Amino acid sequence: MTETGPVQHNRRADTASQATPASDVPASGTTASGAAASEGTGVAGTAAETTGPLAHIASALRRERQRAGMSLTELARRAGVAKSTLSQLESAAGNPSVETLWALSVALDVPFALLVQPARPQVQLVRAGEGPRFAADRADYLATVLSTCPPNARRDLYLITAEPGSARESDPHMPGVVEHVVLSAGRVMVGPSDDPTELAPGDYIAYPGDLPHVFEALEHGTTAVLVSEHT
Amino acid sequence: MTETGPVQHNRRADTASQATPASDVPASGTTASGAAASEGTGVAGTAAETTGPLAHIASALRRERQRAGMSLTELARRAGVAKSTLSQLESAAGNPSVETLWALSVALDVPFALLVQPARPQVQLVRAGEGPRFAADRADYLATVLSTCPPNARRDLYLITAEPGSARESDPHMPGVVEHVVLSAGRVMVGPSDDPTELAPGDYIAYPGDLPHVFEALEHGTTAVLVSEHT
DNA sequence: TCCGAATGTTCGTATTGACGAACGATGGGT
DNA sequence: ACCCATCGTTCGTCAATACGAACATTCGGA
Repeated sequence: MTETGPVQHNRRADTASQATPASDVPASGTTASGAAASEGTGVAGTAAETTGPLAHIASALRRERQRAGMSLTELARRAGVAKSTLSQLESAAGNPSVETLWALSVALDVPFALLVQPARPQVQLVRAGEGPRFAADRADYLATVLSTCPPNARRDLYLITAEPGSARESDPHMPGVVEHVVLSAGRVMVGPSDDPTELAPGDYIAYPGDLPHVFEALEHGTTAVLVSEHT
Repeated sequence: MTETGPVQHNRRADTASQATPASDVPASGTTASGAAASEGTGVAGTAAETTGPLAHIASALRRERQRAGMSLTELARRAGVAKSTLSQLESAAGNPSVETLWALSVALDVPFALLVQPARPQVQLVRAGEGPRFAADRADYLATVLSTCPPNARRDLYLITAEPGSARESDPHMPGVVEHVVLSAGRVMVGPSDDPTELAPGDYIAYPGDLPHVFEALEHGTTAVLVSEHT
C-alpha cells in the first residue's frame, strides 16, 4: 500500500503539516555562512524529494543486495535484522527505523545515504567570465561560484582568481567544513593560518575549513579551483 | 569484513554491541587504498561508523535546528512531527523512523545524510607530479587522484592532463553520478557524448556521469580539475 | 521420483515509536 | 507586580515496527 507519501506514518496524519512538499519550507536564507544564496546554478534547491524515501529505499535495498550477491536470508543475518523485516522493506511495506536501515547499510557496505537518496543530475555550464561572483572585500580576490549545493550534495565549487598583495584570511566556517584547493596557474600560499603551504600549478591541498585559513596569491594571474565541502 | 552485524536496536540489544569497523580514513598522504578499478569513480565507499547513528542524529538535529533559527516547536510544526518526538530525538532517546527523520531534514532544508553522518577532516597535500595516477589505456590521458571518497563524502577529486589526439570516451558510471569539470589550461571538448561543449580555461561544466560522455583535449598541455560526485 | 536445502513470503506477538496533552520555566509586554 | 506567550520537557495511550516461527516454492542430488 504505501502509495502516497504524506510523511506521517501513523494514524491521524493531518494536522496541517502534511505532505512536506519540500517547498513549503521558506528556508529563510538560513544556510548561514555568508556564502549561501546565489542560486546562479539552476538546479533545484531543496533538500529532499517529494515522493518520500520509502519507495526508493525498497528498490535500493533490493538492488544493492543483489549487487552484493547476498540472499535475503544472509543479509538479514549479517545485519542482525529479521528476514521478515527485510522482506517487507524490500516490498516497500513499512517505514524502517534508522538503526535498522543503518545496520543494513553497514552489512551491504554502502553509504547510508545511498539507500535513501533519489536525486537527479543535469548539465550545467559556466563560462570563464560569467557566473555569480563574490566581489570580496578587495579587488584582487575574486571567487566565482561554479556550483552551489544541489539538493543533496553538500559542497560548493568555486573558481578563484587572485593577485599578489595581501593575504586573504578567511574566518573559519561551520564545523565540519573541508576545503580542497587545486592550483591552476600562478603560485599561492594556502592552508591553515598557522601552517600554510606553497602550491605550484597542479598541486592539491585539503584542510579543515572550520579553522582559520589563508589564501595568498604570490604571482600575477593566480587561479585555483576551490571545493568547499559542507560535511 | 563487517562480521556479524548485531546492530539490533530493540529489546535485547547490546550483546557485543556494534562494531562496524568499516575502516576509517587511512588518509595518510595519498589516500587511495589501491582504489582498485581504473576509470574514475571506482571507489565503493565504506558505509558507516562505529558508534551508531543515534548519538550523531541527536546533536545534528539540535545543531541544524539552531542554525536555522527555529524553535523546537516551530520545527515540529513544519515537519509535521510531534514536539515530544523531536524533543526526545534531540535528547538521543529513541530511534526515529526514516520518514520522521526525512520530514525533519526537509523542514530543515538540509540533506538527509547530514543528520546521520559523522565524518572528520584533515590536511592533505598532493604535489603536482605525485599522487596515484590512473595510467589510462593511452599515454595522452592522465588522471591523478587528488582525493578519494573519505568515509562519507561521495565524491572523488581528480587532476586531468590530456593531449590532443583521440577523444576519451568514458563508459557511464553508476547511476546518479555527476561530474564537474573546471578547465585549468588548454582547451577541451567535454560533456555528454551526444552534445559535448568546448571549454576555455576557467570554464566550468557539469553533466550526468551515468550517461556516455567524452573528454577530448584540443590543445597541448590541457589540464582540468574533475570532481566526480557519487550522489 | 522423493528428499533436503535453500529462497523469499506471510502469520501472531510485544516492544517501541510517535502522538496529543499537560507540565514547569523563561521572557516580554502592559 | 501581573499576565500571557513561548520555550522545551515529561506523561499516558495507541498503532506500527521488528521479531521469531511457520509457511509456500524452487532447486539439486541420490
